[in-house]
Amino acid sequence: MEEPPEEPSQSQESWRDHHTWITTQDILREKLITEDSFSWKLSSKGASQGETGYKKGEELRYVGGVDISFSKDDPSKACGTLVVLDFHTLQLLYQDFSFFTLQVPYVPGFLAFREAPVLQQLLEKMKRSDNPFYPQLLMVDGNGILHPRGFGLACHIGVEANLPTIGIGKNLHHVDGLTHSTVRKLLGAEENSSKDFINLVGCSGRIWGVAMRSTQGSIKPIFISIGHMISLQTAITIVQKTCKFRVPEPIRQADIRSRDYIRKLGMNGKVT
DNA sequence: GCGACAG
DNA sequence: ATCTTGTCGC
Repeated sequence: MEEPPEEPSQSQESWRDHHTWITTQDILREKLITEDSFSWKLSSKGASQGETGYKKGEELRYVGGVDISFSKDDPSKACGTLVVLDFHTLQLLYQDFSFFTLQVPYVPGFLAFREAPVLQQLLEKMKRSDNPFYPQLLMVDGNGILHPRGFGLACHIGVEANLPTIGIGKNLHHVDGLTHSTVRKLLGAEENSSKDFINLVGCSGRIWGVAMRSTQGSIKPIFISIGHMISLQTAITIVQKTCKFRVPEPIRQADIRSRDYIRKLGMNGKVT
């Protein structure tokens, strides 16, 4: 018998790890809830600002956003960030950071095993301390069910934290025949020219999410998919209401502040 | 077989 | 993800 040639640089990530990861995703996916499942509600148009008799906590108010940014010097150094914004005013209510060293490589389809642990820790820390701003909904920088096995980062965090989540992708993850050109064709189609979002229908007929022109006149869409305990329709509504720019504010703020945190640590190479 | 592939 | 300043335009 021949010895399988060793790949020194690959010794950390064998196909075995992927198999374990797939099993984990398959198991967690059984707990996924793909419809609205929360106690709050979206305030009805016009009655949102004033106190109209709703009990506190019944309306959506605390929207979280998570992101991770990396040091350009040392790609294994990163900063996980959690922010919470007021759904109506989009003002920052809470922010927390966690600087850490990455142990797991990025492998397409397995982003959660690299990024979910830190983000979950940030959520857990907030919950343990009974912070009144603990998010009622979390927006995640990465996909939900728009994923090879229908279980992206947003689903992963949602299930493990038992929290409603929405996945926001800035690039399309090719799944079920969906490609860059597919989307371009759909967005450019005559009958869709006036719509601000289109369903991402794969070859199988399944709807994986939507591509949305979040800002008027923006060419490059964002990709919205459900994470956990929320319907696509509700997810779309919430994203639209939180978009001042292309990327919804909770994600955008987490991104900006995360970068800023790393920069202020002097991890950007500039020593001037 | 080759290429594609969230962050 | 990260590499990158100014610049053209609403």
